[in-house]
Amino acid sequence: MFIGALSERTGCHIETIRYYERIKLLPKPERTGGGHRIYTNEQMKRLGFIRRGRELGFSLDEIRTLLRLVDCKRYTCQEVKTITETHLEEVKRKIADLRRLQKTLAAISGQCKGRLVPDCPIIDTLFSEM
Amino acid sequence: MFIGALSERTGCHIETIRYYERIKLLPKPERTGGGHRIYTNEQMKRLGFIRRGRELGFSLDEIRTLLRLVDCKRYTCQEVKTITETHLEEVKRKIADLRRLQKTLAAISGQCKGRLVPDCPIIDTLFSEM
DNA sequence: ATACAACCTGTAGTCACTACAGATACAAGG
DNA sequence: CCTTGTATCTGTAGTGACTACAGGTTGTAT
Repeated sequence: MFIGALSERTGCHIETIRYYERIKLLPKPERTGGGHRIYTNEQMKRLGFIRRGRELGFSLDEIRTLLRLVDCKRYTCQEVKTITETHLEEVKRKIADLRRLQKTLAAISGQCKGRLVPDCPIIDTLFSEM
Repeated sequence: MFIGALSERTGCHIETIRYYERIKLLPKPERTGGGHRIYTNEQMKRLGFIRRGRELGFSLDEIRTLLRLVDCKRYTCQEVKTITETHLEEVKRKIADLRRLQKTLAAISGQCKGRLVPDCPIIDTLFSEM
């Protein structure tokens, strides 16, 4: 399978696949005589792992760690769970941050009547203390 | 006021202040004979505006637009409100995304018993379809 | 006069890609 | 075999919003 086919099957851009190879998340694939990359199903599975990890918001470094555990074949479920839960905590923190943001934005936006005069509570808020 | 004092008073790193100048969010300040930047209260106010905008999650580009409206002194409240509400929508979208993420992570983490065997539902999930 | 902190410029690094330019390879049709 | 056109190649630079550093200069107090 060439890189274009892999890209279509995984939904991962070609440039991104090459990028993952460059940063050693994906192993160097075989090449044709002319230099085109040839991928196996094994490598497609690995790329799928990476993409699904990304969809769950894991950083590439976290994914690298997970893959290393898998590669070593001596990972423990506990190690994996710890990474996941740490990540989950961070997601929760981000949600809390954004909800506070949402409240503030809704509040200042609500104060604003949208009139055509240069006298705006939003600008005022930004210029004064919060 | 030198850059260090400005940094302390606004809680903005020195490098960041110079960065804002470089990208023309802050005007070039006066200098001493030796080349040290000298800031006025006016500029401190402007930096405060930027920082508070950032705390509300506005991009530097959005802040640049807001500042241009302010600088022109012919902004309308409506323009400001539109930028704010667009941003608010994006914040809401991000919250929704993260909550879906949180659910999934909690689910797969919950399935994992954290035992010391190399047979982990989290890894399985990442290797199979979602 | 000296010490030393604060400041200067310029460059490169971060994360996770994305976008290009310019060259080469592959596959199909004639 | 030759042409055409798409796919792929490498390498570099750009994104956003900073951050970090090296190596040099200035301000200020003693």
